[in-house]
Amino acid sequence: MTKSKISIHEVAEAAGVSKSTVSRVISDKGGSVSRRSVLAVNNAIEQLGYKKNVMAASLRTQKTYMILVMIPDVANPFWSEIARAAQDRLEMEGYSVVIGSTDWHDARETRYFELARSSRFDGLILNSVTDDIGLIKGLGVPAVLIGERVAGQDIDTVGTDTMAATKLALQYLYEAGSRHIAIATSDYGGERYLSLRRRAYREFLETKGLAFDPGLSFSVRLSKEGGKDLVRQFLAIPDWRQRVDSLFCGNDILAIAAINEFRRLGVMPGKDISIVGMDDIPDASNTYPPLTTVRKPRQLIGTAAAEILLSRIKDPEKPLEKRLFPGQLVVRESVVHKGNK
Amino acid sequence: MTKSKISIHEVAEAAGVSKSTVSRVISDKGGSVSRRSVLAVNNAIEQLGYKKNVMAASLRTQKTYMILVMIPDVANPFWSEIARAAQDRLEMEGYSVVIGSTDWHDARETRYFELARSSRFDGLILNSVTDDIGLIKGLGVPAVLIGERVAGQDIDTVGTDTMAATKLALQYLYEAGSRHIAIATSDYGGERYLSLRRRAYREFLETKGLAFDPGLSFSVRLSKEGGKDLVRQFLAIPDWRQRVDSLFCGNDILAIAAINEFRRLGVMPGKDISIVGMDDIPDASNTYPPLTTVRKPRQLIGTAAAEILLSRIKDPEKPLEKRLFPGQLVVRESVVHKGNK
DNA sequence: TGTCATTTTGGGAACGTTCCCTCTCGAATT
DNA sequence: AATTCGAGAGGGAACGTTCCCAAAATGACA
Repeated sequence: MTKSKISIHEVAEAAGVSKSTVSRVISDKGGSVSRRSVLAVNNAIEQLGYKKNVMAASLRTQKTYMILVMIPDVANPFWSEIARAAQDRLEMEGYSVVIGSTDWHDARETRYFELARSSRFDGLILNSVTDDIGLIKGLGVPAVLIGERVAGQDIDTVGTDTMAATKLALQYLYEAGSRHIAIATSDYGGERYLSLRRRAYREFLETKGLAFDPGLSFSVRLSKEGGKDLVRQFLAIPDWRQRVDSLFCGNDILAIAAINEFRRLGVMPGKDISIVGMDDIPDASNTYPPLTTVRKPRQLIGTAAAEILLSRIKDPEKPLEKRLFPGQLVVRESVVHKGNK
Repeated sequence: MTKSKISIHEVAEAAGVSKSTVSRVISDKGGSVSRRSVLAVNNAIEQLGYKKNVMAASLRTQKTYMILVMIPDVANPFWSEIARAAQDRLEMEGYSVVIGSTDWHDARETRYFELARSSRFDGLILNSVTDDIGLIKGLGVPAVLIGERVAGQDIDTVGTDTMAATKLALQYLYEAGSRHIAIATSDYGGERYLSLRRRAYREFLETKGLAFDPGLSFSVRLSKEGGKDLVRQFLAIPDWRQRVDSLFCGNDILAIAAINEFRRLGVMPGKDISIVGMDDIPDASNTYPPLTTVRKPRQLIGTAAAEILLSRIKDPEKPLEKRLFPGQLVVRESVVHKGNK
């Protein structure tokens, strides 16, 4: 059996050279070594089935060539596509990427932080549940954050311009003739400040000279369950057909759940009520009716995160980088057009 | 600045003990050490902000406490939920889990294999694209396979009893009055053997004394695109309304795509045609109409995989384990009931 | 107070690499 | 023919732990 025992020493012996020479051959740093030696070493490696122990190498070099992408929910295409894009880019540079799914659990996040701290990864791309920047910086590992909640902070960041994206959606509803727009989103970060979506909503109403109706502002979790909740609350509005004609949802998961729940209860989205989501996840085109939404450029975000991380690894002292991408309206069929009614 | 330099030595010095004692304290192996020493060491650790270098420890102990879960598509809820279940179980035992997404690419898979081989992980749970068992065993890392394609092979495996699950679906269609059942699935592994779903289909027809019509057997990719393809081919069957009344799809992604495409083309699933899927992914309940399908017990599969891996790590010599779970019919609204017509 | 068992401690080797430094040897230059 | 040079090779320290073993401290008991 070719069991674990083969180290650089055995190879050196078999090839008739020193372990230093073997090291030169296998670590492609290219210290000068003769053709003869290279051949002999490669031969011995083949023969013995030698496999480099990366742990030992990492101990010496402090490089692992592994990157951790830590996201809240791998099952959400929004996150998994960002991860995939980042992975593509990072693998081009010789890094391997693994994904950590926190499932929105603090405990899991902590666990991954612990992992990251112990010098197992050369870098970190993450969307943090807790957003404790101090903690992240304390890890001693180059890190790039995804999402703009922490835009003001002292760390590399890439995300979408959520406020602009929100206004894009609202503007579309407005142009379709809607004047009583409801909003449903989560209130991340407690009451300390309004969520960006909500802030954009307020600003938008003001710009258009529309009144703000607190009864049309829903705070729910951005999940399937949140969608059911939302519809229940929504339909409980007295006289809702008079009072509200459209609904902006904080993300597509929520919007899709709402669409399905509305339909189940006999209210037809795209006909009785307008719904717009945000993200443009793949399922957005599978609903009935298909969901009009604002696409976030997942590909770009992932790639950008990877690139920023790479340059940060190369130069830890380089100036902070923050990149925000615009959203893009994707028109489908979940919005009523009043003009054409 | 508390920069990297703090090792076990510094701690030892600060605590006035030897590095051996420090080691005893931090590696919770519990060699006997006095209360006084424990206190002194913990104090010093706190003071200096010492953080254990796991690489070094791993080098010595050959344990990394990391597990790689390698799956083909992290965006497919089927896989991500298995991963999550496995993660839950493994974390209970002190392991950390990272996910590798191969996206069905051989190159990525190879990359992860390389990673696994270099003793970075204590174990591996995977669904392999290539199913090269020799390769996997050659990694020298305990591994558990997911899926039953390789059931005959020399490696721990857990999966669903796909043939039984398929028959469950077919039986349901049969009971609903369907006598002309089409099947659409992928033909993994070339022509060497029929896919399990297809084999179950043939057996089922035989049992019921139904004729096999090659024109009702579709080979497509189990993806959204595959679904569009499928519907195109399906509707091209001359006189299809006479010739076929139901369609079994190899997985839910395919079935959902087919539902949407059928509806788009004016054929109403659950009314003009029966459709049954397989997996029961979350979106199966979001389609219009909601999809009747056979649920695969993702939770159980993930947990079982984790447990088998754990015991394999503990005892590399223990006998091979293979576990197959039954599927479960989930009735929704995508099947026509001929009796009640 | 001495003996013995038991707990606690420390020194050093080991894990498998990389890296620094020195040394050799043959070729090129003078 | 003597000197210089550079490519190639080897020896050993270092990375930061754990583990083995022997030594020292403690305490129980006679």
